[in-house]
Amino acid sequence: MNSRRGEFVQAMARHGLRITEQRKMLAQLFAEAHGFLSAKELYQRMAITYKGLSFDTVYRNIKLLTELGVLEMFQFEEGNKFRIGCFDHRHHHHHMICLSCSNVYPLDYCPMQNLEIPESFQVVKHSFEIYGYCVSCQRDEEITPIRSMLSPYLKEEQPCC
Amino acid sequence: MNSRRGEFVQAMARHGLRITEQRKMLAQLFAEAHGFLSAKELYQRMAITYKGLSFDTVYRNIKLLTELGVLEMFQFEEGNKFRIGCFDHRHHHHHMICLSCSNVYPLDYCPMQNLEIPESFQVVKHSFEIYGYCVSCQRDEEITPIRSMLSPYLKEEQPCC
DNA sequence: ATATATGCAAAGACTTTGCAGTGCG
DNA sequence: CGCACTGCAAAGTCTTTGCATATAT
Repeated sequence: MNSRRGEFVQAMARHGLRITEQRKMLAQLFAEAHGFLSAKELYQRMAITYKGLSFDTVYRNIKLLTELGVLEMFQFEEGNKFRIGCFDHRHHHHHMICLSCSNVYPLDYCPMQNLEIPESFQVVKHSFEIYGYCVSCQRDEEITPIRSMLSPYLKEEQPCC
Repeated sequence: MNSRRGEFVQAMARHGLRITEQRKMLAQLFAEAHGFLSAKELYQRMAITYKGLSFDTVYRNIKLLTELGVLEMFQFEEGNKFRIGCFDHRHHHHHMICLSCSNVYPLDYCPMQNLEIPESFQVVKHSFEIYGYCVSCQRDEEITPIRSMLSPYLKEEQPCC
């Protein structure tokens, strides 16, 4: 997974950002991360190898990288989390998010395609996310009440981007 | 719209809550509100008529009422906002939310209906929201890029619940 | 009467900001 | 070498908590 790290560094360079030690570490962490990372998690992991790291550096960077589109922010109930963005890379799609490992799986289906022209409402954006448990985190306790129908839109169950 | 206030008060009573001055005011504000209200907005409006109101009373109540299902919380980019819940009342549905006035319109369409059984992913919940501008808030500047198709799922454009 | 709700004050979590010094390009 | 980036410290925002008092039932 070192190519992801490289892509991340290149993306930062492309935006004219300086490649500092702290940013290299961010790239490393996001490259090897499977799911989302919170600011706190990032700080804690970076602080292990980098003594004297400050919290605001992490915040400033993830905020900047999110604005540039290198990172993608997601609002969980527990707070904001981040991952490598997958906006431009491929076509428009949505996500299935594992509530346990926070892995993200792509879903090649957009609910907006099935809907008809609204005269009344001027659509700007939309959100569609499915939450549950992926194969490895499957739990017996909670059986899915809604038997939803996803298979044709799932390539194979592999983490997104 | 005083029936909404009455329903709200009754809902609180049904849950065994005491009907205090502060809670009556909350009922009033939510009854006459068109869109979502933030904790701050609630506090400010309540503080006008009720001197000596404390912030934590508002927080404690909206948190409690959200847990009881009387209120519904929504995560906006600007922060959490609340409105009278519309869970049990009617059937499952989704929302179109006006980015300007934060009015909410019901959408009788659920993207989960079109999807097929996933062996792999155990669905627990899902989210689907459309953001834009309602008729009264329509803006010329931003023309909707995606010409989405909503009309058959819109009863008429009237605020939800 | 008594358990619940409130006000006050304080703390806690998360995020942002100003400034002086460091280091990338 | 200059400008962008960092660390430090402080403040700002939103939310929660403990405790004594007030109040709904």
